[in-house]
Amino acid sequence: MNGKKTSRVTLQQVADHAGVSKSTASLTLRGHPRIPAKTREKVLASMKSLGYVYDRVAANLRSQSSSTIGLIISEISNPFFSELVEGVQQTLDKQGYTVLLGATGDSPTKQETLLFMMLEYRVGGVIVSPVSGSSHENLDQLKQWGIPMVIATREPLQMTNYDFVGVDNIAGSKMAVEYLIANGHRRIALLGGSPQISTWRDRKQGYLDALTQAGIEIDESLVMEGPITRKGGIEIVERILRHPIPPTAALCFNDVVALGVMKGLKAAGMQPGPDFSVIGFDNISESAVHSPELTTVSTFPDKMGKHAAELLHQRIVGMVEPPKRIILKPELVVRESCSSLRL
Amino acid sequence: MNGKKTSRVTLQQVADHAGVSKSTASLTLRGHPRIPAKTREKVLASMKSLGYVYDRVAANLRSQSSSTIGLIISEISNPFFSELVEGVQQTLDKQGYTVLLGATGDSPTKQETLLFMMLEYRVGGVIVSPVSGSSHENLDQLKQWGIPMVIATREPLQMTNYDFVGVDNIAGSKMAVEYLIANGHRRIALLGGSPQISTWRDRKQGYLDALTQAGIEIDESLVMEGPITRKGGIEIVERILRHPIPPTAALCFNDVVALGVMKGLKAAGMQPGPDFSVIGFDNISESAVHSPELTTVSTFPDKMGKHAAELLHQRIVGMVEPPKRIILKPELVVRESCSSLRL
DNA sequence: GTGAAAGCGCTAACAG
DNA sequence: CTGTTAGCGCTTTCAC
Repeated sequence: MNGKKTSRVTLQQVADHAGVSKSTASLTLRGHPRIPAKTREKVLASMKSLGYVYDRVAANLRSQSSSTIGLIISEISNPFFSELVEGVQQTLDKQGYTVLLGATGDSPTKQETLLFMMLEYRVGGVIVSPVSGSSHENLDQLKQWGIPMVIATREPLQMTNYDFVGVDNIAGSKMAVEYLIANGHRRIALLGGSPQISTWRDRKQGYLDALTQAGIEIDESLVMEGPITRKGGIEIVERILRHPIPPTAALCFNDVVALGVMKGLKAAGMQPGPDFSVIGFDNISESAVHSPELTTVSTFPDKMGKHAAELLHQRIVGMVEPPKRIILKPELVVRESCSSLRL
Repeated sequence: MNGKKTSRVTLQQVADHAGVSKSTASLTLRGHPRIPAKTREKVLASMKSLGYVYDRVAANLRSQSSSTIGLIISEISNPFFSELVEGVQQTLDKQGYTVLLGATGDSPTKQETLLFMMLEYRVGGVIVSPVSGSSHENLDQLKQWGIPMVIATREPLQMTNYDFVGVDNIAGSKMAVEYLIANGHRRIALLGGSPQISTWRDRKQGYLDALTQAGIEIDESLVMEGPITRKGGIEIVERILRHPIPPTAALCFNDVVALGVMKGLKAAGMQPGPDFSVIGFDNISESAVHSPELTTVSTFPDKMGKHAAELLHQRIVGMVEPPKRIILKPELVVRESCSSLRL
């Protein structure tokens, strides 16, 4: 698993070539103010002519610091996460960090392994979107080592002493359901996901709140759990149609499920929108181009990534303040997949 | 940009605690066969009780090796690339490497910066999907330092002395166009992309080959370049419709463009499939669930990632063989977005 | 301002 | 089999 040896130009060689000492060369390298222009140029010239490349690994070791950060998500090819990764990347990049990426595939064991590996790599901090239902033991371990960490998206139970970036899922699903109610729907389903996921619990809460507030009786049989995949969405349609008193609209756990649901509806000869209203969650870029276009709740994964990165940076440079929580305000994006209930 | 100092348990401390020397501890750590079980257990127990964490950075420095590899792509949130990343990740992961991810956003400067940064991090190797139109100078530099590198997806001009993983773009677009021809189409457009991209040139070649072979005269006005985005696809529809003798079908540079084109067609009141056949390229997962489902040419990004990772691994562990080229065979996936030309 | 020396945490020779 | 010694390439006191 290890790479082969490579011989590099060392700082010592640069120093020799420039006729100065290693320390002077080192200071020059990092732009120390007290190095006179003349010396600096000499060193810089030597560096260039020898083809010197800075060895960050050695530097980090010696200075006991780190310029890499770890990013742990569950799946890269899920658009929600890839947009999150992009947000993190772009922000951290500006700040001179490099990111070590890891994907858990939603396996707690894998998450543990990754966390540990990040530790071994001396990362300066970690951004993690915890696997569904992961306890805090796992994460606490990192904290114990003094590694700054910010949790993104999902929040394990009882984890108030971490920085957290998320979205107000309760408000988001509430506004979605309120919109459906305002359009005449009374029997509204909640599709996909499961209670292990913190965001699911919140979204269910918002769903219940909206219904209760509108004086609509809760029918638990309309809350249908299922895998968070397109396939899960497709399959759940059957259950909807088999229901003794079928719903006329649904809020889906996320866009991926919603896209599946729409596909399932079409397969059953129904038209998403006119025949059955569906709302998604996240507003992944695909939602806008799908047909019909998906009505959804924006959760701004890229912004979440950006905020997570900024928070982590602050923590790394030493703010010892209490944990911060950044909760983004979701937005309802109304598109074609919803319509008023025909009476 | 640097992380704060953390104090860790060192191998020395473990050794002291176990009553052995540093070297014995080190050997134990890595499962050296000649360490008796008794000593090993003692050391392992000490490691556990002190909470020792291996410092890969220090180890890599000392052994002049590396267990990280760099992965450079243009954009993470492009499904094609995120699937590629996933393939690389999963494979390299098994082999004990950790990946340093970088996104160029298709900027040559950024690519150069990233390549250089990877160097500074002492990566054991690099997988790169070069920015469109990048010359080889940039990449040659890495090679000069003896860093194994494999090129994925796109291949800069005259780069035969690198490992390369790609797909047979010529064959892919040829089979797509042949399919359209077999369905009665004669005026077939090629939409999106531009000549700087090696894959575009190849796809155009296949397009021309198929037409020529069928005895259809080439009409260069049907080759319409444009940005490789959904928006680019949407906008290109106007140009199609304004054409004096409009095409009846199109091969798009990739699925993203094709999705845009279909959207544009619908906006213009046309039904993709019956009114205008469209074929994409890549077969990103979205293509299968879109409606209408997109006919496309599979290029298997995840497999490309897997092969690239394996190739890189081989090169890192020291095969000094001549550069290998792995060219995957594309597959045409026929779905709803195509139909026979009504005569 | 610049150099000499020490050392980050680990591995690799070489003794014993 | 295990300990001793010497660095990997860099940063960091502390003298000069």
